[in-house]
Amino acid sequence: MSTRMKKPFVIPQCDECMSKKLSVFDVLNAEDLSSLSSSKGCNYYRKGQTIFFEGNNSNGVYCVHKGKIKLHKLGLDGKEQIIRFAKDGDIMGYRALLSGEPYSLSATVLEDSSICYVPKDSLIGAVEKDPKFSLKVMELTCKEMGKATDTITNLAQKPVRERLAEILLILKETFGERADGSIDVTLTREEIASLVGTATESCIRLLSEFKRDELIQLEGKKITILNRAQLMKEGNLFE
Amino acid sequence: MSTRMKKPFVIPQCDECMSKKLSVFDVLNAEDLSSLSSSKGCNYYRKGQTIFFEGNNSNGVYCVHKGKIKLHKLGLDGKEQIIRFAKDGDIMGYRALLSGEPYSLSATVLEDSSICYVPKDSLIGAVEKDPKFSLKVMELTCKEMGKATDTITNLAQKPVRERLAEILLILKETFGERADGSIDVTLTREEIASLVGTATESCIRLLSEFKRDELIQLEGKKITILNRAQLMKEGNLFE
DNA sequence: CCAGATTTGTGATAATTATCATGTTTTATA
DNA sequence: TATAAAACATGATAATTATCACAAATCTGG
Repeated sequence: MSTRMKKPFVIPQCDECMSKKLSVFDVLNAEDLSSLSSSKGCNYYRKGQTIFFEGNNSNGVYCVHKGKIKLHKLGLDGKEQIIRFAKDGDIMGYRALLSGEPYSLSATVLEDSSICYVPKDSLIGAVEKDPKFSLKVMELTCKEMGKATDTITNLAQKPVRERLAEILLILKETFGERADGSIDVTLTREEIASLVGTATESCIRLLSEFKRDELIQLEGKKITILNRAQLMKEGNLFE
Repeated sequence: MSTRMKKPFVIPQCDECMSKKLSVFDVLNAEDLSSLSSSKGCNYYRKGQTIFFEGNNSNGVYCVHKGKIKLHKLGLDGKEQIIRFAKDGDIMGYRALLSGEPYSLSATVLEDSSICYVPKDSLIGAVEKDPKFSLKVMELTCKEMGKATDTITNLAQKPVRERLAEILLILKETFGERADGSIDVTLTREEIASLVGTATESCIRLLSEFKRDELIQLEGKKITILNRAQLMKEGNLFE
């Protein structure tokens, strides 16, 4: 506890994110951005905390200042389905806000994260004031949609082994690597299995196979891709 | 051929669709709508024709005046994956247009259809002029996104039998029923299998089982749901 | 309306994947 | 740091699903 309190938590300014060109808000002009920035709040979430819950109503949008978050929903038997991740600069909860539906996903932080909150009115205000921002948001949602159709195709057509190979590559693509070369995200085998759409045991077995074949290295939850080219073949992926 | 030519094909007016409250364009005011209407074209497509192809660039949006269309993409081994359908009032190709990416899907008509085409500039113009329209488009894309996440969860977690039961119910929901009570769309078993994400033979076998158990009736490609309640149970669906 | 092509249907079999059981290791926390 | 809980791992087995082969039915274009 004390360690958490040592540094007072300072609400980050939006332009900090903007300078990294990470966020959809980067199309806003300085004036609109500062207005947005002043209306926003920011919170620090610890690993395991859930930011918003599936089924609840949305009244704003979350913007990741720093951190890693999984967006997931419940399958019918209470089994978690991970849909996507969010990291620095990504926004979350916009789907619910813009569709007028309740959250279809929950957001749970994978490691301690600072996450800003932009209230609904500010966001709608930005949309109404700046068509460029509207188009940017549409671009974002439509790109997400494209990814979703790819996921659907993979789940419908590819066997588990190929899907796992692809997920490992996607994880590295999404989160990058640590100094030691390992994929810079910590997931349980169960979470990886959810991404792949398979049973945890099957996931573990296949990971062991990939390890045996020296495609990957496993040290606890740390995964390192050793043979990217071969892993792409396993995933039936080309160039 | 002669039958096709008998009636001269008249370009439908947008307000015809609007009066049915079917389309996203219904939030536009009369002036903007008529401007949109005058810039649009319309074509008649026969069963089996493809309106646009995956991978090509988009320069506008298609709006279904009347008809039924499947939106599909190729899996890696050339296997067709059906992602969704479009029918009267639905728009197609907006994802590619708004994301700036090539079409991720192809659109092929399932039965003779008349389909309008709204050029990119008119659509972007409407977005820039009317934030209500922007919000409506965002609402549409975000609702689609919610459906896509449900599909992902189903594919990842439900067995084939449950998925087939659900697809049959969704098809009825989407296309309604004919006078005789059958689902008002004609699909091959292969197309149904693609929706379900299974092999054609497995799909056929399960359909036969559902028929044997008197959940559905099969007459060629005509499918009638006989026991909706039980089919929902088979699909692990509630309410 | 006919011939070829496509689609549907079914059986046999193989491959994939899930489930259950169980022991070990890691992680979290009191 | 001890201890309970969670996660990981692996074997055995069952269930699901895909594949292959082939016949029958249906559709389609000339």
